[in-house]
Formats: sequence, C-alpha cells, structure tokens
Amino acid sequence: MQTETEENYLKAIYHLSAKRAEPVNTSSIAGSLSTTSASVTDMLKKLAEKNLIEYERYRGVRITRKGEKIAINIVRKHRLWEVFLTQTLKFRWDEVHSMAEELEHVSSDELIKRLEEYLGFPRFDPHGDPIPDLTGKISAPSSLTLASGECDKRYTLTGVNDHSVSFLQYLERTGLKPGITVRILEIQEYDHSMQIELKNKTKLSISNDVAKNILVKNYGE
Amino acid sequence: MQTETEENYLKAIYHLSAKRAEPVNTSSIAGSLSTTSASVTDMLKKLAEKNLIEYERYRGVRITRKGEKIAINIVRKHRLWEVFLTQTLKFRWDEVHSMAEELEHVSSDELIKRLEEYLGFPRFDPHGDPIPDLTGKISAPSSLTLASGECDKRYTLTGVNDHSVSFLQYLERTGLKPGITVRILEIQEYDHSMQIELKNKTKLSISNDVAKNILVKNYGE
DNA sequence: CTAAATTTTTAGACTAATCTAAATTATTTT
DNA sequence: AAAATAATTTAGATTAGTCTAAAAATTTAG
Repeated sequence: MQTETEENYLKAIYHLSAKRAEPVNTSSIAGSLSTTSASVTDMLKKLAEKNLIEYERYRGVRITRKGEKIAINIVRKHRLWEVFLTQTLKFRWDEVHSMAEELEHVSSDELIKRLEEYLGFPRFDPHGDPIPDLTGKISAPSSLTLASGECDKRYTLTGVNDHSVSFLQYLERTGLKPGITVRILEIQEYDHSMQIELKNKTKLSISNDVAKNILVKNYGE
Repeated sequence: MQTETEENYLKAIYHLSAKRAEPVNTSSIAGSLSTTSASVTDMLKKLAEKNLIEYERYRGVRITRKGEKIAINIVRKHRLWEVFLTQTLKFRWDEVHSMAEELEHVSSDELIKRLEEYLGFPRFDPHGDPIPDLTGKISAPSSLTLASGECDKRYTLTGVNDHSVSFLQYLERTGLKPGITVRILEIQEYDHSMQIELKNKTKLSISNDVAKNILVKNYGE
C-alpha cells in the first residue's frame, strides 16, 4: 500500500518516462508536481526503498515493473472517473481533470470495476487518452495529428496532445471536441495554418501549433 | 478549508452531539475515531482555534454553527455517494459505508450537486438516514421502531438504528431491507421477541433487540 | 468529605512530507 | 582541461497528526 503522495510521484514519473527513453531527472519531476528538487530527492529514496523505482544518485530514475503497475492503475481510475463526470454528470471535458485528480486516489478496485461496467467499458477518456484495462493493457492512442492532414479530406477528432485547461477551453469555445468531424479547406504555405469546416458549415482558421496538438483519425475509419 | 482529518473529527462530534444534549467528552470521540484521548485533545484545541467547536478543558465540546455546517455537508456527501453506490453501481447496502467514507472527502460541492440531480434528489440513503439538502436542512427520520409495532398490523421498513456491518449483513441475509413490508404475526410476552411474515410468506422470528434497531412506518402511509 | 478511581491533559517523541540554504556532483563553456 | 554554471543532494528545520507515559483534574465511593 502507498500514500496518496507516493501515488502522485509514481504517476508523474510514469508520464514523464513515456515521453523519453532516458531516465527521468529530479527537476522535471519537481516541475510537474510543483514542488522542490530537495523534496523529490527525499521521495525518490523512499520509492527506491520500496522497489517502485530504480534510482541512482545524480543519475535520475526509471520506474520498475511494480511501480508501473501502480501508476497505470491510477491512470485507469483517473480516466474512468473523467468519463463518468462527462458522460453521466454532464460536465464539460475541460472541467473534469481536477476532480478526477482527487477521485483517482480514493476508489477501491472493486468500485472501479463496477464503474467501468456501468460506463460500458469505454476505451478512451474525454480527451482521447486510452483507458488501461484491468490487466494494465492500454490501446494505442491515435498518433495522427490534424497538422499532417491533407486538403479536402475529412478527419474525426480523437484527442489532444496538450492537456492544459486553456487549450481545452479554446477547443471547447470553437466547437472542436473529440468525436466531431472536420474538412480541411485550405492550407497556407507560409505558416501552415489551415482553414477548416465543421459539420454545421462553420468555417474557422487554426494555427499549425493548434493543429499539431489535435489528434485525428481519417473520417470513416 | 480543513483537512480530511479535521473533517472526520467534526463529523464524529456532530454525530455524537445528535444523541445527547450535554457536551461530548474526549474519550467518546477517541472511541468513535479509534484513536487516543491525547490525540483528541490536541485536535480539539485546533478546532476550537478555528471556531468550529466550543471547547473548555476537562468539560467536553459542543459543535458551533460553523462547525455543524461543515459536518452536515460531509454527511450529505456521504449519503449521496451511498445512494450512488447502491442505486447506480448495484452494491449491496451493507457494502457501501467504507467506500462512501473515502468519497465524502474528495468531492467538490459542484460535483455533489450534479450527483444529487442525477440520482433524482433522493431524500434518504440506503440505510434510511435522511440526506441534508444544499442549505443543510434535514428531513426528520422515522422514529418509530418495529419493536413498538402491534400484532396483525403491517409496517414498511425505512431504516436502522444500528449501522454496524454485522447488523446490516444479518438483515440482508434474512431479507429485511428498507422498502420491504412485514406483518407482525405474534409477540411473545416474556422476551418481546416477535414472529413476522415477509411479502413472500417467509416467516421469521426476531428478538426485541433486533426489532428496536429497525425503523418503520405504518404500511400505506 | 476525604480517598480512590477514572478521565483528561501535558510533555516529549515519532513519521510523513515539505521547505531553505549550503554542499556536492555533473555539465557546459572557453 | 580548468573555470563557470547548472543540477542534485544533504543538513537542518517545520507542520500535521499521532503515540506513550506522567501529571492534573474530575468524578465516584465509602
């Protein structure tokens, strides 16, 4: 068993590991948890003691199999609660992250099993991130971004790369939610911004920065 | 804002206050939270400092208006989560207490408002305890027990006085759940035990101790 | 109404998690 | 390859919550 704080460290290390093969360094963990490097060092010793990470002084950390299992279970809980909050309680997708952040720690595994069943075994959360199953298996998330789309083709939005509240709220305001289908009308040569059209004929222009943070699949797939 | 621990102390003091008019003493709080009197004394000073209780050394505590408001809100959350767990996730009524004990602390007030709406504004939890509304108002719970019932009359079970898991499981096994209607067949003079009949014609005998812990209303009311 | 028993509080210590500031190690620059 | 810079760890302190054992106050009994 581990404390809520330990769980948050494991989750942060897990997410940071996913982005790169090298060991995760102290300051990036401190950054993502909004704490100091000194605090992180203390906690790393504790997690290493429990065999949840491999830690070598000044060399960074790697998560172990045992630690990863715990981290994945927390991610699973987080994402299922997000589905519950949007699907059942009708929260907007940009509102649910912080609530799920609390709920992910409290729930027994049996509660989560029942919740998953009640929700109909969803495979992705409202932001398009895959939901690990009971055994820890995770479907591959879409890796195609709208930025790589072609003119005149249709794409269905499946998720985002940037999970910040401000980005999600921007998408919410413009109507670009997962599930929606768009058609690319035109791509500007000089800055790669694009004109797109929504189902309801609304036309809008988005920057390449935005397009790179929107995950899509080809329409009809 | 208060910590989860402070919330648990307030809730315990609130529940203990409900049962008697005198101030609540240190050891009963320690008993209901499974901690030591020394720890309780420390916490009482802290809660008094925040004006959540009135505390006088060696004299016990009374909860203040401010403290009561917080306690009632936690009770509200607890009972709404219990309804969710039984009604939506199909847990048995004797399984939900400990899960609700965790959930009651994590949820934002907005989340609870939505949950309440989703559940259809239930007025009682699965154990028959009333659910405080947003303003803190609480419907009067039934105060009639089966022990005061009369021969040949019918009663609908509305709740329990004893919330222990063992009592709830006993009721669950014998089929005596809230909502069910029973008829009193016979009352023994010498020990006040009674023979009762369920809807499905099952007959059973229950002790006066059990009957005193079952809340009822007259059938048809 | 005093003495014994009980309850409550205080004193001092411990664990988990955190911080600042100083010391140490690693990396980058020239 | 040494000097400067940056990252990391250690040292020492702090806060919240808890505990045991001793001291103080209250209640109960004779």
